Amino acid sequence: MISQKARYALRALLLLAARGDSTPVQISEIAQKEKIPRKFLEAILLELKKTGIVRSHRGRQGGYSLGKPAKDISFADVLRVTDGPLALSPCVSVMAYRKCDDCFEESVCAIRKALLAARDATAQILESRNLATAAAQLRRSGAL
Amino acid sequence: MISQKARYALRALLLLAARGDSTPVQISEIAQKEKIPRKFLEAILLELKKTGIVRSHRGRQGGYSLGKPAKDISFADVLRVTDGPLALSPCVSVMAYRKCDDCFEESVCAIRKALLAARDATAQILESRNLATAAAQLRRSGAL
DNA sequence: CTAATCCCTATTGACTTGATAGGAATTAGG
DNA sequence: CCTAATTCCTATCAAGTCAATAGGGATTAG
Repeated sequence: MISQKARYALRALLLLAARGDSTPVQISEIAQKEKIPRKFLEAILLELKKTGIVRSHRGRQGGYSLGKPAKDISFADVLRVTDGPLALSPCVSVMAYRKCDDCFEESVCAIRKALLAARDATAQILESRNLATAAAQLRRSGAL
Repeated sequence: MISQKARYALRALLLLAARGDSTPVQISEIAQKEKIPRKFLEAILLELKKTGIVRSHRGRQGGYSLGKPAKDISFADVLRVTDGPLALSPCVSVMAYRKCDDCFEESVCAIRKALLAARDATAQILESRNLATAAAQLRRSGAL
């Protein structure tokens, strides 16, 4: 299951992606429109900023906007920031590989083989879905 | 990431599947061979028993054996017992559906669409891999 | 200069995870 | 029938994670 943090992040980003222009939107506005606790959202956006997913503008009339084109921000990118690796085991993670603590011989592990296939399948989906495709879906559904 | 409990469960089950016969194996033997804390394994096997994945034999000369043919126990079955639903969100879970707490309109949710595709991809893999295919891989690798 | 805004660190309560403890219930074998 | 071996059950624990909150510092438009 993804965390609440991930949900909030995706909702906030989708709101930014849905606005055509790139003028900054304030935390409080996002929080209010998406019903996200203000201070929590603040922390989330800060993290997203560190990885370049959003850009911030400080001071009066400040706020947040996407850090790159919506089509270049995949669901996988966002989930990796909020929830860590997509993989079901560190030993099959591409972005954050680590040997399992008590692994006998990785190349022979039957559990690993299954988890690797699962990771590849999930990553393939979550890397192909991005904020642009998601926003387009919303527009098509008449939700915007 | 899967839990430590899931790892232990899979290892224990794989040990049972690898033995051709269905004579019961004692907790202590599994614990020792797979380096799993004995008491923790006890609790895990008990849970697996409740769902029919393993069968137990009490008293002297007791122990555990698979509750059904190895080919009928998928990785998905095991992970569902130890770690809950495979889905990344309750709203896309087939086995344990639940509406997201703050969902506006499910049919329009762009986040849901992506998570649904991800669930289908993962489930497709984890339901096709089972204890028999895994044990066969081990045999082929010469690990048995 | 000042008010609005993002930035940063710390803290909190509830829950989950991994593990341990102790003993009750059951059963094979003598 | 007795006993030793085994599973079954409940309770407990420490450490970690999650979701949220608090307070104030840094920055900037007007």
